[in-house]
Amino acid sequence: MIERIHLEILLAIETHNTLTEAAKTLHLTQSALSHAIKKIETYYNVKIWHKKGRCIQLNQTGQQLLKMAKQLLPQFEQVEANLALIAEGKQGFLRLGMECYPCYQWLIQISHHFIKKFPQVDLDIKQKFQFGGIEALLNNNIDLLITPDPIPRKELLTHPTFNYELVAVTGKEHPLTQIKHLLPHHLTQETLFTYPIPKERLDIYTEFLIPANKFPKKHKGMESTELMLQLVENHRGITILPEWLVKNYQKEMALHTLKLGKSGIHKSISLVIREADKGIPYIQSFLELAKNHKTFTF
Amino acid sequence: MIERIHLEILLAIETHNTLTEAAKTLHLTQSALSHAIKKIETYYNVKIWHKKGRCIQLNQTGQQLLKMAKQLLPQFEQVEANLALIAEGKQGFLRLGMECYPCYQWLIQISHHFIKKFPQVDLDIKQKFQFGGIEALLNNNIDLLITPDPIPRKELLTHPTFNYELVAVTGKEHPLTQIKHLLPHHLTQETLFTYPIPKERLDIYTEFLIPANKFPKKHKGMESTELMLQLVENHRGITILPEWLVKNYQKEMALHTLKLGKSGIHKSISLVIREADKGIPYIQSFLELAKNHKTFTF
DNA sequence: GATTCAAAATGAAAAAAATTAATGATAATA
DNA sequence: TATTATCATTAATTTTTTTCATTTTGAATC
Repeated sequence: MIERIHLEILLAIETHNTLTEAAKTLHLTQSALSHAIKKIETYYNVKIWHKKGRCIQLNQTGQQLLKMAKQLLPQFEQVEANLALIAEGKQGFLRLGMECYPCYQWLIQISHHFIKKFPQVDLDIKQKFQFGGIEALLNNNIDLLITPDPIPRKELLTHPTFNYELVAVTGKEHPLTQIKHLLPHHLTQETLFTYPIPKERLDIYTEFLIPANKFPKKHKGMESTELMLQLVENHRGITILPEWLVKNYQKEMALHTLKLGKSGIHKSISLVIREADKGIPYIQSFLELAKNHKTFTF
Repeated sequence: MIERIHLEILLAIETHNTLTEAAKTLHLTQSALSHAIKKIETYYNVKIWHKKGRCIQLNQTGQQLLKMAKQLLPQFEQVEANLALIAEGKQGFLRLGMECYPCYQWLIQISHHFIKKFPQVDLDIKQKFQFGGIEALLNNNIDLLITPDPIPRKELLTHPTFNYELVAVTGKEHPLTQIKHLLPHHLTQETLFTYPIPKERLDIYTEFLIPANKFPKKHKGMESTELMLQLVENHRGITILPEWLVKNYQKEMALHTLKLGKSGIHKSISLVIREADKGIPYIQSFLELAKNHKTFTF
């Protein structure tokens, strides 16, 4: 079986032309190299080199092998360099799973810092999971899940990161600005804008509308927070967003917020990782960044 | 140091998920694999996998290594497949060196047969050598030299392949057609066409003109045999070529041949290889083909 | 929560491979 | 022709790898 060392030997022969010299650079002895290649020669029943005067000269076969060596060995070196980087926690990949649509901006900001701190780490953000984020985490499809619904499991670590309140958003001149707080029946004549996710994963349905069995006149899903808020500003409907997110837009847009019910709907976002990954420095670092990045301005 | 076996182990783990199964396919024991990877883990101070229930699961690092394994291992297999082919003499490369301009057509015909017989062999024809064909052969720049001037050396094997006579060629109506054989002084009023090689390597000079100290009125070098003979046919000059080569053109062209001197200039072409290569089947086969291809029609 | 089961990890012993050191052979060099 | 530099081969030694036997682990089942 051809091993890495055989290729190393051929490469060293190319530059030094003698076994003795080649052996020195490989920190082996002349005899060792002679044995190693002899083994290959007898195993495959080929000749690889021959003595030419005081030197070793590769024959055709040797040269073909050399060509392969030049192709393969740098790849080995890269693998090892990678391992060294991993060992100091510098390199790897971090696949973030998002189950919190409105957190996107917040995540982007954290990522910005993270990328700067770990330029060698491949960052990826995934938003669709076949069987939910927790499963994706357990199946190694993602490495870190950002979710409002962490399900405790012993092979997972959950880090509650911040609390926020979901509020209803209307335009400044909207009739609903007159009420103290929103009740389900207020929505029956309204158009509701949300992110495009199933109702059973929208808190406004699960915790507000469905219990009261009241529903909006119309419901429209859309991806863009900006567009959603522009429509709201122009009284084309209302939406439900984290309070901190709306605050950011209120500086420039005519938006009004309303508590959902008398005491409001309070949520919390958790970051979940696998227990097994808790020692990875850049994952620790990401958690740290997230914990400290509670200013939601952008 | 990462070795091939470590990558093999990771690949086997991917498909079998258990060490025990993976060990079977690698013809090793579960313990051996466990030890091998442990060694890498301690050497590089990384974790590669962890137990998950009854199975092994690769972590991020393991997956990165696996990715590399998938890239590297097929290349090893290719190297080995190559060696196997080489062992049965099927694959390799054959770099032909040509020091015999007029033999080109003959060579092309042999090559044609050779390529069919050894589709796996890379054939290349080289015609320029920094220090002559023999040196090129000794320096491993070519593998087989076709030359009229073989220099015997103990690390080389010379195969005389065929003899031929060099003749002067004139047009059918040329005044020189009247003479019995050409003498050096006949050329002093003629234009001589030859292949574009230095005079010291042209037999017409070294064996005919220089000894007599007579020279043609004009000497012009050109690559194309066809063009040369067309010019000769139209009495624009004369040329010197192997008799067998002229015969091929005489069917269609009005050409006349003359002996060079009373007894003619007789040459022989040899194929030279390195002693070390004499066992390579496709080289033997090339020599065989050349020996049997003495019909110079084309 | 104890028990069972299958598989991984571990450690010591055995086997295999690599290394060393010494010797012989060959070719270049003086 | 003697000398030097180099590779090949051999046998003894050391190191590494593999195996065997045992323990530990983690999940599944009772």
